[in-house]
Amino acid sequence: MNIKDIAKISGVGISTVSRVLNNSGVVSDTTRAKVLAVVKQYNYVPNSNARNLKKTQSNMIALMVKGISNPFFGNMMKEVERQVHLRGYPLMIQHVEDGVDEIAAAMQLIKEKNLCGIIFMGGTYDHSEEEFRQLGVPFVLTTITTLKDVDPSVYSSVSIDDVQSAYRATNYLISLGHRNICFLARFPFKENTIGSRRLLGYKKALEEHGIEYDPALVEDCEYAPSSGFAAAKRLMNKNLGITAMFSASDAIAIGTAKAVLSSGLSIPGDISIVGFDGIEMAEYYHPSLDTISQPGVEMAHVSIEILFDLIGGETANRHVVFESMLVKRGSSRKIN
Amino acid sequence: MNIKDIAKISGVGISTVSRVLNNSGVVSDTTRAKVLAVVKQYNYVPNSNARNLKKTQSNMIALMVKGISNPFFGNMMKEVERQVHLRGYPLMIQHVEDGVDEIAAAMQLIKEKNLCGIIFMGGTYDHSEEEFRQLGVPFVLTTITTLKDVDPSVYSSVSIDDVQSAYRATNYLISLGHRNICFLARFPFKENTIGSRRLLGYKKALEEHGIEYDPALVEDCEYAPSSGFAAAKRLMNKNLGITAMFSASDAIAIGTAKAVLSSGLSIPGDISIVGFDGIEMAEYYHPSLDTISQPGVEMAHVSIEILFDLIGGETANRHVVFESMLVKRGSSRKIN
DNA sequence: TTACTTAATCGAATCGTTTCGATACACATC
DNA sequence: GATGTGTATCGAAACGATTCGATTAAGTAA
Repeated sequence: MNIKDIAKISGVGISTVSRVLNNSGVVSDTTRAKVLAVVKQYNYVPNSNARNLKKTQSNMIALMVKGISNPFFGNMMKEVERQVHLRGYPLMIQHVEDGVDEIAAAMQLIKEKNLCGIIFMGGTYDHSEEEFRQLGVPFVLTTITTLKDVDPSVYSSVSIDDVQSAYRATNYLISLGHRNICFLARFPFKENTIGSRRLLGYKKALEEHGIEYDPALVEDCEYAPSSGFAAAKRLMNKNLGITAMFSASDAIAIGTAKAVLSSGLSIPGDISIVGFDGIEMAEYYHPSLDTISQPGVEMAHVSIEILFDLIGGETANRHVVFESMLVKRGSSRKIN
Repeated sequence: MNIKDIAKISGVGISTVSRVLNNSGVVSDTTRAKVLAVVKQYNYVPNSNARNLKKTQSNMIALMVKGISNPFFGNMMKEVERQVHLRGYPLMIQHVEDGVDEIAAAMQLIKEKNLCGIIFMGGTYDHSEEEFRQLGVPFVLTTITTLKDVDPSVYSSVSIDDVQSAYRATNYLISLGHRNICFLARFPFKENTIGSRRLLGYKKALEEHGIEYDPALVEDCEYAPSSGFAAAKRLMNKNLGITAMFSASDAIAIGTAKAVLSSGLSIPGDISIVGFDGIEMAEYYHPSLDTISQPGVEMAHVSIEILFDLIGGETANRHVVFESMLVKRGSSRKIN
């Protein structure tokens, strides 16, 4: 079943069928109805390969996501999917494996499939301005604030202020009297990661309060409970007198909480816990975990709005920074 | 940059370039090297729209997933992605929104994009044999055991035995002396859901031990902590003397655990908790939650193997049923 | 009547591949 | 020299859509 068959059966020309299907050009109401009836009867769906080939640009949007099993991204992905489909565009979710360069992967996809837009979710970006320029299609970076040595006019972004957010969390713990606060995050070799940016905020808060930064209090760990658990155990074994643990994700924080509780210590009696993200699982942990909450769904929503503005011809890139929120649920307490 | 340009620059014919790129037909070593050099120099990537159009079949695999934010599926998705890319095929992850018919959505995609294979993950399937037949491309259903009124030779599946697994969990609780065991799962209107199948196992265990089935002990709830929390609260307010809660997912179980603990009751002192899936977050809950663990990654792996066998020409559909495992971590206890 | 406008429709050309039948050349065989 | 057999290559014809210039019919103005 192709457009030719539909044209023949409906008794009209090929281009008329095309115009009916695309709502382009003029078609009389009777002809339109006739064609649509045949389309419906035969359950005809236009071949998108042919369509995209001719148009030299498809209407496919790609979502490149690093860390697809992260529940925080899960909710964002759902919203992206919903918004894109609402606009009648197909979405391709592409998982970028750890260690794979997301920009290079995107470049390949663009050439192969004539993408019309890309959302980058998670991942690390230490690429040159030239590399971003070469993409050649509208794109939005979510969950990353600023890129080093890249002119902001070259890309759009939707994020929270990671430095400021980590600063606020650390400040909060300090204000409760904590001095020995450890920090857990993922630090790959690349520079521009959320982990490294949150570390900056952590350091800034310490510095402002005259607390010396101790690298022994910082642990590298994956964004997963098991990894957080192991890292917290390592930290506790160092006997540094830690009274608070701040993690760069709730998944890590859950692991640290387990490490504390399973050692016979109490939260927040012995150790205070603060996470990051605002996932449901942390709220329903016992005790409920304090966290820096990100408005993930709204961020996804705005990312799509920006992307479609760009696709629609808007030339100015935009940068939206959302407010994160310190959510106090009782896993931190004031100490002497 | 298209194949014509590459041909011209390399000084060979169009079809020769095509043969080099597809490793089909004979090409002399010198010509091959010449062409590949040009391809590399210009960073040429063949247009997949044109390729798929000509071949009337693409090599795209689609993963249709319902419940994309479920961390259990997250890990399975990662494995599917890994395996598909390992074989050099592109993967398209398609989130199916709640209430959308996954088979109809797949049908659309097949016509549109000439898919060469589909993995269905999650979702409910009460479709007719005819509907599955009409798909016309190889496909594998994961996480569903058997389809009502559909000949098993029509589809492939990879799953655990949901009835048996729920039976085992319920049996375990009964063996610990529990009589008032509640069950929480999602029961949409469709019949063939994992929730309804697990309910069968739950009922079977009760029956075998002469415990009367009480519908008041069964609550409908989403696969999320918040929903499990609310459902558990509702159950507790009924004052039915519940001593154990069995949930059809760990996400729900985490919600029920929170409901118990935040009421001032203890786990497993007052109420025993058993979940389902085996996600990390449940292991790192405090206390660690007992669960029926599914080998998600292996299931994903085998699904892909079956799919590629079918794509490779294998005509016989297969049904693989994995063993689930009752994991005891201490959130259940023996009562009088 | 003629000229001009407008609305509705048509089909050829095109997008960038793959593939198949044809071709060209070298070398062996008779 | 005629014929046959590989080997390496070529280009035209699809695949199924969109689009643009051409065409037809009907209506309107002069």
